[in-house]
Amino acid sequence: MNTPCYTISDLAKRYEITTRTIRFYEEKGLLNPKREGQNRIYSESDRVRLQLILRGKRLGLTLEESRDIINMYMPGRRNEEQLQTLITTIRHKREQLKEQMQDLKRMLLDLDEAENHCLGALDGNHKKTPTLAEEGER
Amino acid sequence: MNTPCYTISDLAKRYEITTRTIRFYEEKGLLNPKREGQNRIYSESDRVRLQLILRGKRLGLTLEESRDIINMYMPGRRNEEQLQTLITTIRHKREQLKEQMQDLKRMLLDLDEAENHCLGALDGNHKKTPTLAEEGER
DNA sequence: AAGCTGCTTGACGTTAACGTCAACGGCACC
DNA sequence: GGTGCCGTTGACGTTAACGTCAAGCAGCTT
Repeated sequence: MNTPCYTISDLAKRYEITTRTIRFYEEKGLLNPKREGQNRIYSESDRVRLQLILRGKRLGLTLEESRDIINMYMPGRRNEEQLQTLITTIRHKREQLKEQMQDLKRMLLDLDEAENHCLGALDGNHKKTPTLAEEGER
Repeated sequence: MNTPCYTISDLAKRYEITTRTIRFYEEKGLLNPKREGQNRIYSESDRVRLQLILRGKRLGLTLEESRDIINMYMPGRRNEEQLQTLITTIRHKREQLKEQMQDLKRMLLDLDEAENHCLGALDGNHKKTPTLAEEGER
């Protein structure tokens, strides 16, 4: 199979970020592309890594968290103990993400409610939509 | 109905943040509690607002975004035009959140895959689990 | 050879979201 | 009436995640 390659500005345009940002991620150890002389040259897997970083950002992860998660995806040679702790880390992260999913669903419900209030107010309808206010914990 | 009240450190303890943080949110216009002499006194609805801010943070929102969203929940008197643009804003935000939900689901799937790789590697099983790598856009 | 374009490495600036520290006010209580 | 304990308002410090120059090299085109 042929493996496509990218320059730094290829990726910058594709993901609508600056080259500075990409180099910054490299500084922080999230990427390390090959070099062609002086210039950076990005492989397909580098591109995927970058994509994962950006997804992490959209979810509010720090770069360090993203780096850790990406390293989970890309195992490399590990011994049994390392694999065990990795699995623990993965499961922990999954729990966090599930809580985040709950937050997201709640916020979507709140938006539904807010929209209904607006719509109700618009056609003078006062069908006593159940009020937000008293939420439980979290 | 009786309305419970809170001091600033009540809320700080409850949500495991510092009082400085709470005052900072006030500076930024996300809260404005009543005063009892010099001291801040938080109502139940202030507490809910704070809770919403923290949920926003967990989802990676900026304080400004949280403030905007909270203002969507708490309508106040508006005219028809304001209500219309508010509805538009709500719907837009909902789309964003749905995209975030997709990101979240994908990351959970990736974690599943990563865990399976680990488990496979642990009992020497090489059942050719489908590789991550080639993701589509986003 | 001159000029343009793209890439490189520094070095310093910036913003959001707080942390930290100082100096003060009011109270309970011993 | 001192001594903690909360609470207050500044003012300044800090960290993450970049932005913004500046200066320079490499290749190509005219």
